[in-house]
Amino acid sequence: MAKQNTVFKDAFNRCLKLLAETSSLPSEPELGTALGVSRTTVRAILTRMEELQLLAWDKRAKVVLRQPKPEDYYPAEETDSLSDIIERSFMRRILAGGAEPGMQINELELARDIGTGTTSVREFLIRFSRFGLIEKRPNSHWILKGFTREFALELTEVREMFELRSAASFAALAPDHPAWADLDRIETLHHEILADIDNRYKEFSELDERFHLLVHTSSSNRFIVDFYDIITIVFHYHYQWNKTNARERNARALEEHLDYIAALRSRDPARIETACRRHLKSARETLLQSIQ
Amino acid sequence: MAKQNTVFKDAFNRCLKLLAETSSLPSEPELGTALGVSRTTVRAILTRMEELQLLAWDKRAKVVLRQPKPEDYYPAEETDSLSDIIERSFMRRILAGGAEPGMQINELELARDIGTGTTSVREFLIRFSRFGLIEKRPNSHWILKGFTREFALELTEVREMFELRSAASFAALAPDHPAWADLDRIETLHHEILADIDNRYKEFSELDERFHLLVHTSSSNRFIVDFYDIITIVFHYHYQWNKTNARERNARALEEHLDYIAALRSRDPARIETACRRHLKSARETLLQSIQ
DNA sequence: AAACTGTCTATTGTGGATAAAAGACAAAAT
DNA sequence: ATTTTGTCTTTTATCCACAATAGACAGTTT
Repeated sequence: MAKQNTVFKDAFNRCLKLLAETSSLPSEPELGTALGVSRTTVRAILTRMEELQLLAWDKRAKVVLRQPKPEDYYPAEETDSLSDIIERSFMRRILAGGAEPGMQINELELARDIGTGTTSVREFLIRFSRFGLIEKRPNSHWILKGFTREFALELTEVREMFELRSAASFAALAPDHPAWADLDRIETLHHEILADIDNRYKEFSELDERFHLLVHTSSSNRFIVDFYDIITIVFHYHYQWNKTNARERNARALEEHLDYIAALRSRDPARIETACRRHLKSARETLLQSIQ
Repeated sequence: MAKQNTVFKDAFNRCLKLLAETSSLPSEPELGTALGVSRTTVRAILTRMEELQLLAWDKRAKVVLRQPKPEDYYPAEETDSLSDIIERSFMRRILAGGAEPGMQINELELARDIGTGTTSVREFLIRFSRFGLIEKRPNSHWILKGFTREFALELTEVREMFELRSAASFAALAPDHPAWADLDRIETLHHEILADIDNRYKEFSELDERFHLLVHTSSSNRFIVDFYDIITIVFHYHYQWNKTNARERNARALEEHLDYIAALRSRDPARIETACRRHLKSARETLLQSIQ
């Protein structure tokens, strides 16, 4: 099959939720904007809803006939884009399955393993190569450089340089800059999670990403912001497969964040640098610990 | 045609030069190593040389029969890899041909223009996207972000951070580290070019790349070294299409380099920082001037 | 007049096919 | 005992085809 209709299926599922909340759906362009898809896909969704007797559709009239049932939804496995599937599958192989540095990566084998064409695997590897974990031998295989101690040290070195600079420029943002409001919301969430840490410590990972991305974004430098993608992917997969002491680690990091946030709000460069350094140091230690 | 045999043609041309210098060629594996290709390609080369009556080949005996003539070589256009062709073609479009920021980039149109398949163009764009000049809309076109003043400022900001740090770590290299010998050779070349600047100023661009790459490499950080690719490609194409005052600019940069090299050799952190900053500042100004 | 729908075209994402190139292995030569 | 060669298999680089998706335009509705 040439292309999976995952965009359609995913948008259809999201549209079912919209449908559950009203008695009639809006115009096609409006739905397209709401779902982030083209009118072509919107019309495919409406057609399908008509088939399922969910909707009476005649030109502008889109009357909801009944509430969606669980079986109306497409299963979650079918809504993942191919590149997500490849990414997960690849990360599992190299992070979870003890892959040795120096190992060869074979496009064809990977594609057969995942059950997909070589083109998609190849494109994934090219995109992924910017993370510095693999390297291409032209006309030949890829080499896995490995999630090693050196990798973590190099990554955190750059991260610290970038974040210190971003934090400094955060303090220089105008008082009415929207980032301050974002910071407020993030701080509130920190307090909420800390108050119920035993049950909610798992929410830290996502909040951590949101906070640091906000700081990096204030650098207004695309290279700094883009670099944060590497941090994100490393920490994302890393947290998934290393859950020792997660509760304590996350509680400590949340406290450090609060200190860091207070420093940002003080706009005092020295205080910001101290708080930022302290947090980055412990983040680095956490990462290094889990590697060996 | 599935794949162009540019590897073969390029290696064949290089092998002709080896052949011109001896009366018999070495073993197949040895030739493979010398040319950086596999034995399969070496054997294709030997076969072709036999056809052209350049070589009498029987197992280990590879006796040179005559000197290569100009018409024995494959034309230079046929030895460029497809990705190089796409890169050049694309860079000409976006740097030379006044491409507006925000412009859409169309894979199919680009492919037709260059006379190649869409897959190769697509892979090029994915690889190229890490340079921050283009951005993908999923399921849709690419957007050209443009070689703008902001781009140059963001690029140089990171460059300066990275180079200052690399220069500092350069001073910390052991006295017998090979980088010091490389630095000597580079310094000598600077003096040679300066002594005959009117004729040789065009050699600066390549020397500049070599010098800064050497400095960046001493950081031992793959992210810092990889980032230098962006600098390289920007300056490479930039110099090609902006030749105003090249002689004066290059002479000045060479002097700055010599000062910078002397500072590195002094191992005095403060002096290194001063020299490095001064040179980076003027490099930034040169780049910015040429943008507007 | 502005927004919406019907219809049609163009482009992207992905699998499959194929020549070029890499590389494995055993037999042969030094 | 290495190294080299002959032969064969596997993988990569590239083109092409086609379904999914985006997007353009004219006619229709409010």
